[in-house]
Amino acid sequence: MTLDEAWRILSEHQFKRTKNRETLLEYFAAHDKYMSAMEVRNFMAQDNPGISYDTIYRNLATFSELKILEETELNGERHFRMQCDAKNHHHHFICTECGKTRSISHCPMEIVTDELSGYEVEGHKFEIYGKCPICIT
Amino acid sequence: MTLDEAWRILSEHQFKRTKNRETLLEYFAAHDKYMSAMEVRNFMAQDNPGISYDTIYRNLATFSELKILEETELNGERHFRMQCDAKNHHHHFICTECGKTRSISHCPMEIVTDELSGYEVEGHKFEIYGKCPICIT
DNA sequence: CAAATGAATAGTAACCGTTACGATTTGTTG
DNA sequence: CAACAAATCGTAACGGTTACTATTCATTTG
Repeated sequence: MTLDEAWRILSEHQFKRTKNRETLLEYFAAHDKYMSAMEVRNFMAQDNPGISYDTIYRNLATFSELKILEETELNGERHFRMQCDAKNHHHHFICTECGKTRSISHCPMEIVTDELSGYEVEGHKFEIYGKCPICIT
Repeated sequence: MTLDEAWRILSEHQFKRTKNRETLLEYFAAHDKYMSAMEVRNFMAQDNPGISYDTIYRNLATFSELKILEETELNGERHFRMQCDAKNHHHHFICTECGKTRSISHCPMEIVTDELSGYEVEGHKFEIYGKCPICIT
């Protein structure tokens, strides 16, 4: 997702254009990987040492709800990354070393749903963990 | 997994037979679903009000390492259930209402691995969330 | 363009699941 | 049954997250 798309979504929902949101979105646009809330906070604190936890977590939650960011839980911490491509449902290989991801086009749900008649499926999680080619060496 | 199997594994690894471990294992044997550490603790506190967090978490971790319990993270909390069947790799549908599970035989990794040449795959998570037939009604 | 107003943020403390640790008790082994 | 290591207790600390009030800021409107 581009910065322009993100701002379009935000303004469509009457969210204001603030310095914090600009810095946040630029940070995500420039880092193509999953990052923890704390990583984000540490970065934000560089030019704004007094930034509040409230600001970080509230904006991350907002962006996530608006599908500007993708969210997942790794080792008990929430991690976020810029939405890859809103149009296509997909899954991720996630590098446990650097956090970078690789999209997986195949979705296992197609095969599984008929195994679950009588059940109401609300969601699913399919993630692959390991080392990316760069981190192996 | 039966209680006998669990105790065999424990004694093979020189773990002692304590009252707490007996109560814990009986609880898991009697509840065929994922339960949080707190749920377990609350149950244990019924006949042993002074039971320590240390005891709960240490034993859950031990059981999990020995593959007596299966572990997953739901909504930021660790959940545990008795190991379904140690022999076969499988995945779960998990009811978000009652925690009960249904095994899914199909594993998506078979199809996906050749999409990931150059990557070192260490693990994966595939879980389906929703309502089971009983909780729908 | 200035005042009004509601959103956004700062500063800080509380919360909750989990982990840690010294002191004590318990299970097992010889 | 003595001795020793394992297990537990009681309690405090920890880390990520959430919550709250006062203040600041972005936008709207006269």
